[in-house]
Amino acid sequence: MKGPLKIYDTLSRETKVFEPIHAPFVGMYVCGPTVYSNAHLGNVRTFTSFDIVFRYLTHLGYKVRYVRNITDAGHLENDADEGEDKIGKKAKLEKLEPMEIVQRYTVDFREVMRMFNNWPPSIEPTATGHIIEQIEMTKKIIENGYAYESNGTVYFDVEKFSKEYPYTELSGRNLDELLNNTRDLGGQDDKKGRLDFALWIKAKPEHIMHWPSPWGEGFPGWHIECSAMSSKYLGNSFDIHGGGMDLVPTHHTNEIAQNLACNHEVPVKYWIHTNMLTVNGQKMSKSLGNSFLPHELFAGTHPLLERGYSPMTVRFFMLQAHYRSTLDFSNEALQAAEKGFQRLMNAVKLLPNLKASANSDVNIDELIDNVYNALNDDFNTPITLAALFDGVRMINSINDGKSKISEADLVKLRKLFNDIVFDVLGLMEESTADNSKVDGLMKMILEQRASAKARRDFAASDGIRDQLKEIGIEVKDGKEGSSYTISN
RNA sequence: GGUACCGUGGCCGAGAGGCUAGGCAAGGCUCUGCAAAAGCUUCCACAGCAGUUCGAAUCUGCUCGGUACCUCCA
Repeated sequence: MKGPLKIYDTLSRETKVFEPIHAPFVGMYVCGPTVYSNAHLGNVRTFTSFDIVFRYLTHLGYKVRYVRNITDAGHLENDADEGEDKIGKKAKLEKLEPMEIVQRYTVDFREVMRMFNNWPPSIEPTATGHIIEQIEMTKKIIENGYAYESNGTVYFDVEKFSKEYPYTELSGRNLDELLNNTRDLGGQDDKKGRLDFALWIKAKPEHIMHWPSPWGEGFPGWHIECSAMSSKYLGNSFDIHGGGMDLVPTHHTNEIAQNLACNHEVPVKYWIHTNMLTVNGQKMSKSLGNSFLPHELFAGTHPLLERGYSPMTVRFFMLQAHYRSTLDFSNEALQAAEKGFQRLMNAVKLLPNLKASANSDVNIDELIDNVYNALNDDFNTPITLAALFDGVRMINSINDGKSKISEADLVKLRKLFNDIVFDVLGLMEESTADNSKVDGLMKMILEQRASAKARRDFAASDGIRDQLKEIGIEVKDGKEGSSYTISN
């Protein structure tokens, strides 16, 4: 029934059948955030995409070790290997200790991840917690002849490396053109080649964050942290490495180079890259100033938003697009997602109350196949949702007494929705206030209204309905009595 | 400037040589005291031009438009 899982690998540019190196274990590394500011929605999309990967692999029975780092040092303001560490810069600006900055935004990031119902990774290592590993790796790369020290800074020798390995394999760029198009070094640089990047950077006097090393006081380059931490926790060769597409040409290209230069082993079997979230067709990014913070989205306080949207609405919205496509953000699209999400969840709520019949006139097995085939096709969540909406139609139809379902099929249908909607897609019920007291209270009110209706006192019954609607509670009359939903 | 990618109905988005998702919105019908919900139904789109083919949204070429990367970014 369930075909094999296939994953699109950015390096080979092919969709490949997923075969873990050491089944049933799976190692997955995803480049996490640099914690110098709040996580915006574009970041959320990436990590939500990988959350689906993590959840689905787990659902399939794999024992997944998911490592997602926190970059709390070493990330420069630009890639020129000079200038300031992002964390240090922010710390000076806000007159705080660097670790205060790190703490603040790490806490914020985790909180955001939790709100969107992303599972925490198995390991969340920090760059500052792995300085020794990064120094060791740098030493080994120097020993192997692919890096050199120059005035307290260690550079990776791209030219030498590219003679033995395809440096641009991941990005698909032409090496010669890269060499000619990279901007000028500005003269004072110590590197030999213009593509060379820093593994270790000498700290200038004004630098707040620095550590001792064989090359003097300094701090690690950005790319080395992921190489050091991924190989430490997942081995020199592991299954999945992911990140945003914008990391392909530089960060991931350099990561592969570092790993190969250090271990001479191909580090990653499947490279997964997620596409960007756009706003009016433009990439959402901090530098363009068009990024939304999650709390602005929930409260609807951003100028581009007409009103607020809940985390699960946004999650559903993201799942409606494939992770390798750009997704354009708009009020209309979000409103559509909100309605669609409600429709899905309403059907899920009907599931426990459905009555089984002697036989079925709905094809549950086909539905199950459609759902799994979609997920197995490179985590195609839009198709998965489309299939689930076929299920929604079935559920509604059965609920209306227009279709029948056997006991055995009903068990399967409930399991499918439970597994996929909650476990794999990570959607969840968002009840604003319907705890048991409210529920009891509503039951009383609806009974009052029912008796008014029985007396054909429609003025009274409609009055109750209208008043409830005004405070955000919508009453619906069904065959089995009235129900209500609370909206925001 | 170089290199990639993309252009699908009112909107968001799948698909990837013939069977033409899904959600939202809009119209009609059924149900209903009225609503709402639900069900059924209508709306048959693939930037333009040329070509390959029995057949193209899907392949090829060109044109136009857009985006990303090359510089920090998920």
